[in-house]
Amino acid sequence: MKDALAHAELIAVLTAVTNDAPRVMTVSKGEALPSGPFELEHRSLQAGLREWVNEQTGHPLGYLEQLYTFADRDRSPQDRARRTISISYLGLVREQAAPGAGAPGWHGWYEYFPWEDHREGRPDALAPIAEALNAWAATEPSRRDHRQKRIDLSLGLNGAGWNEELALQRYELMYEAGLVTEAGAQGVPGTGRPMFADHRRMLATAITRLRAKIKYRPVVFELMPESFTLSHLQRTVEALAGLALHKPNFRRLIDQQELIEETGEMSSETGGRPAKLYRYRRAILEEHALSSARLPLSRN
Amino acid sequence: MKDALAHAELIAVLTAVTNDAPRVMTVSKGEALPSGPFELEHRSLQAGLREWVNEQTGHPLGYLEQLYTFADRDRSPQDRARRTISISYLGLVREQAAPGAGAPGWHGWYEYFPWEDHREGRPDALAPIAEALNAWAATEPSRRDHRQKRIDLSLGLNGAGWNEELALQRYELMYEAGLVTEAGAQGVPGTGRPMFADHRRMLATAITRLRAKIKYRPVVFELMPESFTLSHLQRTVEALAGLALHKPNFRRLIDQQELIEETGEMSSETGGRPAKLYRYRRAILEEHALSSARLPLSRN
DNA sequence: TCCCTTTTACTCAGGTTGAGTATATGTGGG
DNA sequence: CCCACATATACTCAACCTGAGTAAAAGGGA
Repeated sequence: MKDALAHAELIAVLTAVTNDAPRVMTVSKGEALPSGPFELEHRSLQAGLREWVNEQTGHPLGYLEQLYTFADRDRSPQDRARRTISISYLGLVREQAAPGAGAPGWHGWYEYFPWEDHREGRPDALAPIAEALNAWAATEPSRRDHRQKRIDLSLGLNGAGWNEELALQRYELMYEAGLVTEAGAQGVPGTGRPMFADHRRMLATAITRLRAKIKYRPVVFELMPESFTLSHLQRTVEALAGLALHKPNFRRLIDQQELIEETGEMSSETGGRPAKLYRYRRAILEEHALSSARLPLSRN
Repeated sequence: MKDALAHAELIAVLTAVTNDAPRVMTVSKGEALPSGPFELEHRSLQAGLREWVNEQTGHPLGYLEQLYTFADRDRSPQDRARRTISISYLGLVREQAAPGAGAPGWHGWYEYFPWEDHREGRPDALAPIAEALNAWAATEPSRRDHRQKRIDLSLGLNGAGWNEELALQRYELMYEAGLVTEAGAQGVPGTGRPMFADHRRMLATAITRLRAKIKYRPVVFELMPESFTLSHLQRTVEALAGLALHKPNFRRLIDQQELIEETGEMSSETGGRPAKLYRYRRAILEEHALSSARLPLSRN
């Protein structure tokens, strides 16, 4: 086995939901994800990441999951003499105490992916993107049909429905078509805010992973405060999925699974009938870490 | 960012199914997974792995998916001055032309995990394992309940059903309890054949990932020959899942999804009514790479 | 007091899933 | 030559799940 030394870097996609907006922790004014080197004294990759996130941000880090390991030569502006291996992690952080418009470092997912938020119907950003992609498909007649099918399925065109889990595929498609700034493009309108190197790709990976995961594992609760109302829980899920959910079905599913219990308290925040407060049944944690925790889909 | 150089190594879990037995490609007489260094000239991690698998084994490699990146200090016998980062991949290989009992290098999954094969009911290997785990749970009274719940859920004890997707969790549990040889134990009977370093953990990761994936993405076809019967397809899925499936329901689900089409040929291999031969509808590939491809569960 | 808003509760049709049973069509032995 | 045998294929049925809609309850404010 030949010697093959590489620079190892840990990248964190830390996510929280505040005021029904999913946010990601950033550095450099929102242009990059926080990262740090993997060092010799770290016990494991995960432990290494935990350490310096704790050190640098002080945020208690609940859930942590490995996302992906990248080392593509052509996607980051590194020197060619030495390779960098980037190991990315998805971390979930509890909502901070309502930091107004936005605490320094936290930015909304949908600044970077305006086309991913379908809570109020199809966003306007999708039209110019679809148009640009279609034009790209037409440039190469031999692959045209194949490309067109990918576009239609990814964006939910021509009879295909919108699938919120395809966030990464959509970004990769736009990258391939040269629509995003990271791919060297001019920046087609509506293609969102760019990030350093392939950090936006990692965020897209995180979004896709999380949107898939909330459907079968109770990870949402890592983002919720101690006690919450059912509507609050639903709005948090909707924020992550970028979809509006059917209220009665959401509630039915939640209490079928017996994941939460009433605290006895009530909340009377927004005008209307006061809502019961609930808490996550921590005692049941590992049990549900194994079994499922599905969520209702669609509506809109 | 401090300099943090590490040795980067690519590890492949190559899987094929031959004669209804899922196999993994190994080196060192079945004691290790094939691996190679990640080199400067590789375009990406995936490209690097493809290259040397092709070079060393000559096996055409269809599906390839990143599994996990490890760098645990306490789980591999490395020198402490320099770290090794192991990036593992799951690769699916088409069944080789019936290599009798076993071509050199290929070993059955269930040599390493005898307790994972439930096609003919609960394997005998589970009883001593459950016993040893229960004893381990009892050693620490404070964590006893917690541990017992984990054991029951993982092994399908005390009312919980067997969940084939928990292969990794079961192995990790046994590792934690010190039952497997890799954890420095004597080797409790029925705990399967050990492997070098944490290679068996990677195989367990691959099994878990693949067992989950076949339920919602048509990856099985990467393991099938050009044409096959429905029974053959079912037996392949059963081999991977380690479960017996309900035949009528399996067939119903398969043709509901229109993943395959008749070739027009028939097969009359085993005594009985000849079966129609089918082929996977490649044309539809990307379409189904996106949508779902569920499989029926249970039956025993 | 009445209207508005939000929570909570109930209903219903269609589809999916698990499970069982029956019929077709070959092979090979007597 | 025909009859068991083995497997493939087809059909049925009840329980459950899911999407979708409607109605009643409970506060706040004009």
